[in-house]
Amino acid sequence: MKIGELSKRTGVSIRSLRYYEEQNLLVPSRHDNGYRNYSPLAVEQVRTIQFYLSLGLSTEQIAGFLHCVIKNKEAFCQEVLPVYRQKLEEINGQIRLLQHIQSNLEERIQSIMHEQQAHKERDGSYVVTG
Amino acid sequence: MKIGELSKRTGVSIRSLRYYEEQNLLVPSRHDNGYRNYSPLAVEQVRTIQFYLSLGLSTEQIAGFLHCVIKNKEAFCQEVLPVYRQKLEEINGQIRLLQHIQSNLEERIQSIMHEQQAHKERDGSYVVTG
DNA sequence: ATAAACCATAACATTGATGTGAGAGTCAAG
DNA sequence: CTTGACTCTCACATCAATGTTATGGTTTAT
Repeated sequence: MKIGELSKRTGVSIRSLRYYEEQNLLVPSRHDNGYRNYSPLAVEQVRTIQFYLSLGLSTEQIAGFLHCVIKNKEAFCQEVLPVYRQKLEEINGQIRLLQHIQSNLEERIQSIMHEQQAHKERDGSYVVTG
Repeated sequence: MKIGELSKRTGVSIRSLRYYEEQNLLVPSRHDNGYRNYSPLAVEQVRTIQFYLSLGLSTEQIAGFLHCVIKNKEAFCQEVLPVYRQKLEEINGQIRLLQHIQSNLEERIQSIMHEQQAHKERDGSYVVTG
């Protein structure tokens, strides 16, 4: 099938499909006229690539084990586990950082609201509640 | 004080200080020779900017309320609270996404290890523990 | 006066997947 | 044969703060 059809079937843009080829994730054969010729299996392979991308893996990381995953069960690709573990560490670090920022922001918000409240009460303004 | 001294006192690179000026976060006066002339207060202002950046706010967002924060207490800058709340929403969304990826990864890792274990047991290989 | 240290502006590089557009070849239907 | 819908490659744009380098003026110390 040609690139347009694969794009429609998977929802992945033509631009991205060409990029996957450039990154050696999905290299189709070519028609005599130079058009890309994707096998029907490509649909599933694109979905696989999208799944790994959604885990935050880079195309380079994916390229490191995709050839194996396509042929075998994921569990028997030695390359996969360390990549997963490294990514998990990374994700955990990012979560910690975001949670740190999160509590900082919550603290600032609380602090502002308390100060505003105190200000109103000092001024004797009406406090509208409920 | 000149830019080099401010850079040393705050630990922020000269490049970044010039960028802050470009973004209207901290605009110093100039000496006759064109050199930037920072007031002593700039040290504290740079620290303030860095704090907001560490919360993940963009220079544009910071520029939106910094003029106010410098003059008043943060609590009385109307612009601050909505920016904080918006950023908090954003952070919460990012945390949720990362946690989703996190459990996905943990699931994949568990699945792989179970499959490998089952494989070993089927093959009667020695299982080295402890 | 000369060298070292400092300052200025300007512009390009980084990151990574994807958008976008130019210029040109191919193919099917009318 | 022409029009429209595909396709090709190449290359620049995006985001955002910061690094880096080039080129040249200024100040300070020797």
